[in-house]
Amino acid sequence: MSRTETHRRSTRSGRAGIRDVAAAAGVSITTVSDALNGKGRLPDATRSHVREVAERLGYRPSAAARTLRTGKSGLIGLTVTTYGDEPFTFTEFPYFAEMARAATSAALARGYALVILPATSRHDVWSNVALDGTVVIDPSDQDAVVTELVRQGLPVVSDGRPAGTLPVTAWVDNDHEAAVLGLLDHLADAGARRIGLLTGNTTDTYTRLSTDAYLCWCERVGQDPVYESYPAHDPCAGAVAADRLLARPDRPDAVYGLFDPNGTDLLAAARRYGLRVPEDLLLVCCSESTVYAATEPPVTTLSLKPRRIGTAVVQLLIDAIEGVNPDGPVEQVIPTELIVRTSSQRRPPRTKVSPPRSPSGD
Amino acid sequence: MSRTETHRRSTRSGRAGIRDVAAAAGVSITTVSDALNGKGRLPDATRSHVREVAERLGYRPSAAARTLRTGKSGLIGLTVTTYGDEPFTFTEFPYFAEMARAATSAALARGYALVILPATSRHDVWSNVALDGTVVIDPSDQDAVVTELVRQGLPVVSDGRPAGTLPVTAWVDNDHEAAVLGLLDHLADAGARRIGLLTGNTTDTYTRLSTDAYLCWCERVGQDPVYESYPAHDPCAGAVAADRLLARPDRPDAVYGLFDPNGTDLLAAARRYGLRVPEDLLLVCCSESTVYAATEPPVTTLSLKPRRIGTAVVQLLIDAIEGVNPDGPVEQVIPTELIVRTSSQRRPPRTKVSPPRSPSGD
DNA sequence: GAGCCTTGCAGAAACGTACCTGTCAACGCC
DNA sequence: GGCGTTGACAGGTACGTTTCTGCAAGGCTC
Repeated sequence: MSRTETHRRSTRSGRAGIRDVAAAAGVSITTVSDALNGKGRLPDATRSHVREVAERLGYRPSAAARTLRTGKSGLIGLTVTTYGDEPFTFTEFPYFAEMARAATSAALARGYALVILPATSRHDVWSNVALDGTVVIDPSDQDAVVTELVRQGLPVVSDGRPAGTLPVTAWVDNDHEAAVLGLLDHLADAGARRIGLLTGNTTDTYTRLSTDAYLCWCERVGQDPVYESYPAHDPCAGAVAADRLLARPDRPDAVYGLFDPNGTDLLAAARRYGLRVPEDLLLVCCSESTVYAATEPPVTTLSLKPRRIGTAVVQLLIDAIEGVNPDGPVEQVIPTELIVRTSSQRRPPRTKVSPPRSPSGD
Repeated sequence: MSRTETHRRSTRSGRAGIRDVAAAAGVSITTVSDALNGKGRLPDATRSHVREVAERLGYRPSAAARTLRTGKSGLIGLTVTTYGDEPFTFTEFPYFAEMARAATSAALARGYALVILPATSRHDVWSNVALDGTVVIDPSDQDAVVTELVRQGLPVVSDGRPAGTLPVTAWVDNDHEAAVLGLLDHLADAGARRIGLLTGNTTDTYTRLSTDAYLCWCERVGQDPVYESYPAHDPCAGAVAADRLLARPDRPDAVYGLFDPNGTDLLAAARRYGLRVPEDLLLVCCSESTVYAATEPPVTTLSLKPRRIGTAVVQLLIDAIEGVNPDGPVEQVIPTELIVRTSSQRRPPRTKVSPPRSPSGD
């Protein structure tokens, strides 16, 4: 052993390698690998002996070497498309945060970890990490990141149905159209005569589908659409737009806010105009935040169930990575939940003269 | 080339490797590596030729192989200590979310990516990913994760000063004592006679330091401490505790809420008891949420500046990874910011008979 | 006892990169 | 013309695993 030093000692790199364990246990490298990974045909005595020696040496297998050899890293990319300057907005809305949390938990349960990556397609950052697959939240129309990843043969699962011909492996989404229609019906049932919409001017699928559903509903019931949109990346613009909406001559008597902070903004705007909620103004907001349970009054919210979505996305992705035939379809629709609170309920209906959906001029 | 097939063609693994680029460009592997990494002594002609061929083949270097060879993965772990069952709570409070976002951005700017990992010390998940270092949010007293990582020789930087003898490489924190004292003074200046505290019963350093500062302040001004604590992992417990606090016989005329959702809970509780804010009850809450700007009334908040903390933590960690001598100290204190809103201001002070800090029995 | 299967393990070839150590030509210089 | 120098590249090894293949010994059947 003192000859050509063909067996490197652990003194070299500091950390003990599989060779050191093999030498210390008096077995071959193969045996160590098999013993620790539960493979091969080894008697329990050898297996436990090797494990004990490995434990004693504090052996930790090199993730890089394993990844290189097996081609699997156990890492999943997580990306959310952004619109502003900041590379990451995944904390902007509780929706993203909750979804990311659920995804992380689900991945962990199956032995994977999540890597947060920017939505830009800069090779230098994306190719610097060995990914087994990627979760993309709200991919844009011709998402460069998705295209690149798919070209590399990596599975990509998106939160939000892909627009156009985006070649994702699978996707999960809500039925936004049904959610909006149901919610508008709910407001109409509560006595709303003219329902307004507050929305960001982003071009993502969620916004488009929801807005379309609103317009469609308006046409069906014969109401003129009354909505305000604002640049979603500007944190102050929402409050301004809420003000604008309530200042209109054709002021709505009910409003649906498409984005998370719209609820508090609308509440504040209503106070400024002396409008009582829900007596003068019915309110519903799409949000995952719990603050709406404690506002004055509590605000009805539409939950998109980000936890279920995050979990589903990761399950589909890992199934694709591991080649498991998904038992369900690769397109999964998660139901939404309308959490009805005071802001959308009128105890004594103000008017019962006509069914709420009938067009009645003013 | 048809002999022993010693040059594997790219048809093998699907993706083009550095060998394929070398063959296509008619140069050696070394030359390709040098050309792409900007090393070696190569004429610009060769360099650009190699780059062009690599681009044409869609060559992406294998992150796993590079990591194995260089020992650097460009990955940074991110962990937040949790108390409940869920493995991840990083989205629970806007603080964590904002901090994580800032950390991710800062890491990206220096060519690193963040991996979200659980605070459990299960080897199988931690050793499955090659990390260059780790950010730990709120490490516990004898944090097993930190100990293990340091034992492996990895740099660890914590958000929150380490308790006991925890061997972190560096840490970043606020001066919680100064923040609480300043805020209590602010409330006293606004006319508070008896300031209460609402807090979770967690054992982390933030809670302990803040509570200690509160008790210390009480002693200094001669006020009996009046506080309620509740299990922080229970999402409903906060509202109950807020109710309890305002139902006490020695009801405070000002309250500081240590955790993020306390503000809305206290506001709701005050409404239930018919207390006007700020006339009957002054309110301050430690929070990063923007909803407090639009509540009725707007609530004064203490911001811990999570963005600055997240950025600082990552800078310190990457400095340690790259062996840069940090120009600043390895212990960095970030100032807090008190965002004063209506809830802690009394326009016409109700009483001016005695200086606010004087002990006055009842 | 020859063939065959099973058990228990060892050898060695990859995985794809980075980098150290040459080699070879050209060049200037005395 | 010998010699150091420099530019421009090629060869080969190592990073630490996993896993395919091989091989010897023992037990079984006929």
